[in-house]
Order: sequence, then C-alpha cells, then structure tokens
Amino acid sequence: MSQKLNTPKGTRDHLPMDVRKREYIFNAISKAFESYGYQPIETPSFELSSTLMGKYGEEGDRLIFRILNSGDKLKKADVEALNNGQLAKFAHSLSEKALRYDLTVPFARFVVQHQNEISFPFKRYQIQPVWRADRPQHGRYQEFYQCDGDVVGSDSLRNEVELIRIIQQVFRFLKLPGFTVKLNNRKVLSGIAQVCGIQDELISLTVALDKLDKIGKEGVVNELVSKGFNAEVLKKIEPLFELQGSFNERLLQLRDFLSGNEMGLLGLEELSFVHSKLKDFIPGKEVLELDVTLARGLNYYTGIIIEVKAHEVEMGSICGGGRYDDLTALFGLKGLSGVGISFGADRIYDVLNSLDLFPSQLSMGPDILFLNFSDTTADVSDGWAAELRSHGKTVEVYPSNAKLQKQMKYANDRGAQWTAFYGDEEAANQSIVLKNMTSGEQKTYNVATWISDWLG
RNA sequence: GAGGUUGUAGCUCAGUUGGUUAGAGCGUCGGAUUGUGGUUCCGAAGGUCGCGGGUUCGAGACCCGUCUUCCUCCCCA
Repeated sequence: MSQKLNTPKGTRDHLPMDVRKREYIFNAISKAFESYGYQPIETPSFELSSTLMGKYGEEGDRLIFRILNSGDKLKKADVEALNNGQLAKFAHSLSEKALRYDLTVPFARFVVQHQNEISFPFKRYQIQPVWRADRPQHGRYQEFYQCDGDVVGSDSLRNEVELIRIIQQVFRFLKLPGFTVKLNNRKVLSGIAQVCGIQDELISLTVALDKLDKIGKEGVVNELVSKGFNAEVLKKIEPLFELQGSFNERLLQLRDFLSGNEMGLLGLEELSFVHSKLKDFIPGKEVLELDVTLARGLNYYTGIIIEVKAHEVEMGSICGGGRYDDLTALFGLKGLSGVGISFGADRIYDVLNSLDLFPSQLSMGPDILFLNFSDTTADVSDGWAAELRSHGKTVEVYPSNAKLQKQMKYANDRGAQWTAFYGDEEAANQSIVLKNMTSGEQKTYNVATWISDWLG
C-alpha cells in the first residue's frame, strides 16, 4: 500500500454483515409502511439548488452539500461577487445543483410536479441516503439513510395516529426494549409565545426550551436571559418547567397556561385527540409523552411534531417528524397539508448493535459448500448445487482445487453450515460425505438419493 | 461555523530527554499434516511513521500548515 486510504469525512464503508443488518432494518420499516398502504418512490440524489435552499433555515442551508458546476458552466462564476466579499452570491454562481439534505423537501417537489399523476391523499415511503455537511459526531454522519413516510392531501389527525402506529410496529418488530414517542405541537409553542407576548422570538424560545433535559432549567433560563428575554417573560414561562404527570395531567396544566389563547388550545385539542386513539401502548415500555420542550429545528412544521428516543441507550432521536401545512405551497401548490415521519436508519443500526438485538441468523453463511477436488467432480457438484438452489438453499462450490485445508478454512470463515466432500474416492464408490460444520459430524450418503435424504 | 483530540504493519497498539537497521500481539501466507476448519508448534512476508513544509549534524518524536478520527458547542437522523 503506497498511500493512506480513507473514505471522506463522515462516511463509512459497509461490509457484508453491515449491509445485512441494515437491510434487516429497511425491511422492518418498509413492511410496516406497506402494511398501511404506503407506496415506494425514489427521487434523485441531487436536486437543483433552488429546490433545496431556504427550506431548512439558515443553519440548514449551511449544511447542504453543493455540487460544483463543471465545464463551461464554471466560467459563469461571479468573480465580481467574490471580490466584493459576497461569498453566498459567489457560491451560488459556482453551483446549480446540491445533494439532498432530507427526503421531505424533495418529496414536496415531487408531489407538486406530479400532482396530476397521483391521487390524494397520497401515501408514500422512501428509503434513500441523504447528505449533510455537518461535523461528524457520535451517531452523526455526513451520509446516512433516511426512511420517510408521508401523507399529503389530508389534514385528518388520523394520519398522525397512523404514523405513530407504524413507529410502534417498526420498533416492536425490531424488539427494542422500549421507546418513548414525544409529542408536541407547533400551535402550542406559538400559543405559549403569544401568551408571553413574544411571538417574534418564538424560535429563540423553542431552541432554548429544547435543551431543558440537557442543560436543566437553570441553563435554559440563562440562555433566555442572554437572548434578551426580560424578567416578566421568564416569570410567565416558569410553569412550563414544572409540568408533571401523565399525558392527560400535562394537558390540563397546559390548558390553564394557555387559557383564552385560541391557537394554543387548538394545538392541545389535536394532541388530546391523537393521544385518545393510542391506548395500546405497553406501560413503561412504549411511552407516549407530551413534551412542550420538544421543538425540532426544521421550520416547515406547523402542527403536531413527533420525536422518538430509544430506551436503555444513549443516542439522539431515532425517528422524527410532524405536520407541515405549507410545504408544497413553496413550490406553488397551496392548500395541501402533509404529515410525515423519518426513521434514522443509521442511528437505529447503532442502537440495535449496542443492545445486541440483531438476530444471529443474519451472520449465517451458505447452507452448504461443495469442496473442490477436481474439475470433473466439481462439475458434478455444480449440478447438485443447482438442484439445491431450486429448493431455496444457498449453495457455493469452491472455485478451484486448492488445498483442502484452505477450503475448509474458507468454509469456516464464511460460516458455512455444511461442507460436502465429493472427490475421486467418493466418485469411485458412488458416495458423498456431508460434514456438519458446527458439530463436526460427518455422514456418508449414496449419490443417487443423498439430496432428498439430506433435505429430508 | 467555534474549541479540544487523534493518526506508527491489514487490525489493536508500544516506541525513553531528538541518536545505529522502527517493535509486539492478533490477522495473512508457508510448513509440521500431499483428503478435513474453528486448538497447538515452527517460519516468513508485510512500514514513504496521514500528507506537505520547517528547525537540527540527525525527526516517528519538536514547530507550522493541511487532511482524518473521536469529543464538547451549534444544530440535527
């Protein structure tokens, strides 16, 4: 090796076992979506910059990977803007395309573009990688898979309920020891801001509140003070830190807090409805929690917002989503409400790995490996292999007449369940030897009947 | 975007205040064993010390830059 090799920052290779594990997760998610009638779609890895920019807030825009123009298009670079220090304008002139940052915005574009080819309410799911120019950290990558499901064209809260049931189904299937679905509502957050008379600082407030479980009440207060919130406002929001008890008890406390505020109370009604439809959560294991500090950064959410955390492991949220009323309006189609969730496959992978929840069968190699003793016997093995494959078995024939020791080691490393010995000796007396690689036991069969005997 | 941290064999890591030819374990390959793996024994191969520059008689070690790793912010899946 003449050079130190590495994948780019924040990306990873996936060995066969990793891919199997990830497929296991994808399968759980797509099965759940399919069972509720969601249909799969795909969109391109990259979009026009104009489609993505400005949809995720300033912070999000900064994290979008841009694709450099090539060839003659590069000549259109706005050097004047560069000289004037207008870096954003200069960057824009260099790049007309960008890697997708999530699957929701491209989906909104998709819906508007194909509105005459799909029928509403449209339910789709999509499993594809997304890219963010973020600094890598625990559970954060620059390339990762999102598994999204959205419903557009229906403002019924039954969609929210359905999506939470899908979350439940996925994590039950994956045998998570427990998870908490946190719910909040942007309308409630807006109501809180209105009650406090700080509508314009809504985002500062929610960003600070969002950190409550991390930096505590004191930390939040400090941050709010440094953001310029006065003592009167701080006093007003005080009760929000003290919310306690069950979902319904918290609802009651918030009703007090928001009394008289139409927007906020509507938000609470919505949360109450969703909660009332989800009665089969297993206590302690599957928790539905009302959390006013849940904000979620994406600023296109307008209604209920959802975030899921796994129990018994330190990891950021493994699924998130919410309702967005105007996303397609950004692309010229008004009056189409949508709601969606996004599973973070790579984080779920990390969770399952650290809790050792992947089924052991995933690591199994071929059911049977035919050892290779000569071209003529390998040809016969090929025939048997084809027959076994038609019975649904995974079969390999070792490609060359290597030393037996080497072939056995390969079988062992691959996790082969059985090895088959068919060489000149066996050919001479019309037999074949099957060896169980776990127990080490060997058994001799008659070539005429061995397949049905062994399958039997 | 801010601050810190890391990089030596395929992998995990030693490497003394700067001083000859950079080491170990695991893995790989070969042999003990010419038709039997996962245990054992013997042997071998494998390194531009992340990359570029600098200081020095001399740099894996010190300095600067850069890329990368992991972490704390910011933000998020």
